Amino acid sequence: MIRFYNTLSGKVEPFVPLEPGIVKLYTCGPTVYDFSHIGNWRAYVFEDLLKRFLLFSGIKVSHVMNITDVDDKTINGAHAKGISLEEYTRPFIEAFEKDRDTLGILPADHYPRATGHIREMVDIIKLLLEKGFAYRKDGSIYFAIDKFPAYGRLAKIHLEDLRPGSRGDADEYEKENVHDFALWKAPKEGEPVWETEIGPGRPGWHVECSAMSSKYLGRTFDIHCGGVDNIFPHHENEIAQSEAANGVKFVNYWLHCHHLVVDGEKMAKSKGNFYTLRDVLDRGYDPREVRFLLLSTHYRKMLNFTFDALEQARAGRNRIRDFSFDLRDVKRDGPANPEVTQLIETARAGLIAGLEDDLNISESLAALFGLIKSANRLLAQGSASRADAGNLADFVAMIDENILGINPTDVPLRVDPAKMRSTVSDVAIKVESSGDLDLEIQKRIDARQKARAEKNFKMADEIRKELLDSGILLEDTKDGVRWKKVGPART
RNA sequence: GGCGCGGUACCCAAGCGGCUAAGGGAGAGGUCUGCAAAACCUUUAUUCGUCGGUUCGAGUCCGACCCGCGCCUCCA
Repeated sequence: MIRFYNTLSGKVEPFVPLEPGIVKLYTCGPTVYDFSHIGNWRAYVFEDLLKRFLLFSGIKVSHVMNITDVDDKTINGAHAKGISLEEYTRPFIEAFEKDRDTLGILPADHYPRATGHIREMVDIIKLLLEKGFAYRKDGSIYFAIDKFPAYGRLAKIHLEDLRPGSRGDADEYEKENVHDFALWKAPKEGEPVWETEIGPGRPGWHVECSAMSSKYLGRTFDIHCGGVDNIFPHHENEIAQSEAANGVKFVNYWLHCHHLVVDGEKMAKSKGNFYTLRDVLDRGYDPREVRFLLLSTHYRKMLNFTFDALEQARAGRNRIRDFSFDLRDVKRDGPANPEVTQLIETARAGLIAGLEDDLNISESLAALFGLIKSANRLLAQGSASRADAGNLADFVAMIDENILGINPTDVPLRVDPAKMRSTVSDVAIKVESSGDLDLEIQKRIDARQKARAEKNFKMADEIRKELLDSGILLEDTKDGVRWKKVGPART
């Protein structure tokens, strides 16, 4: 039984999809006025975990993520550069897609863009005008929230408790009620304009999600995700628009992930603690280490991003990685040890139990680490055969491919050390290529082995150091030397 | 002011009424090793922000208080 915390009810509830075996999922995507920062990625990684777990549970997922490519920021950005909105947003959309892949996030089925769905938005606005939920004022159209009694239910906000906006409406549009929000904004100097049935102008921010979600997922769908900061007003407004227009419930389950802060403080460019994914990778971290960090704190808990935490994530991921790696060295023949089989089943059950409980990843990881510890013990005392090692490796790989996505078997390293400073996804480990680099490393290892055999430990250590400096760590085992990639030392 | 979140070992982090308080990192000692590394073994919370209360029994429920943080129309 899968259970999720539903913001709407404020409780953990059993999850029951509208249609058995299929989940319709809408997740708030990026506003493409800049590179996504690690806080955005925290949300996307959480959503990826959610989606992967649903898929793993045998449920089909129909996933839609919007791309907001028209709003105040994109308009201002394009205007400042003197280029079109499309020209301005394109590189950020491309960067988003690249970074998403770098982090091992499964792509959604649809990435509808706001600018491509003006017609659908207009349709909703027309409906709202007809039904009396919206009104025109000076060329703009607003949603009248006092016409929608359920307003505030998601955010648990009562209108009378809201502080009147003291800083006023930046756009200087006139509204009947300060809490009303724009569905359609009147044409303005320097802004893109669409000529539509409801008049010229451009869409407000919230309406795109109502329009695009209903187009791709239907008027009522299962899960809507986003960051906690979207609860109010964005998601509250979406509910109002959609339910007022369609007359049916909009979303059954609202899942919101908490913020990521940096060094205990909210990220802000002015504080100098603002990081994009690229900023972090530039420091020499593997994207999957970043993913592991973002993944390993429960989504409803604030995540404090620090480089120390990233180091810890690296170490934790390395433990899984080293375990996978060690399994390759098991040479003993023989039948599978029932004890190992049992350990795997226990771990599987623990992993699933954790995720079923509102994506309690800590419990799941504890189950995985528990398996690693127990299996290592059996391995060390020679009670596990090659068959066991194979089963263990398969299990870890299966869990990683389906759930974690941290790619623990990225070893052996085939990465050009120079590329480790790269800013983009070229950093991603290319596992089965670069035979030349392999050969080069093997030659150095052979040279070191020769030196060791001659008791020339000085030279042996020099070669080891030299390889380490280029990201190759050597380990001497009973069965010979093995090597693996390590991240550059922390700077 | 309204709504909400968090305070568990050196760090991160589960547990949310009942066996000896998961797990990861870091540290210490040991095994292995030419030395490292990895792995294994041992070890690190009579205690869960503080003070009261409920209970046979409380990090776990209730109340008050002290810290830290978020949202209240830019924001994942």
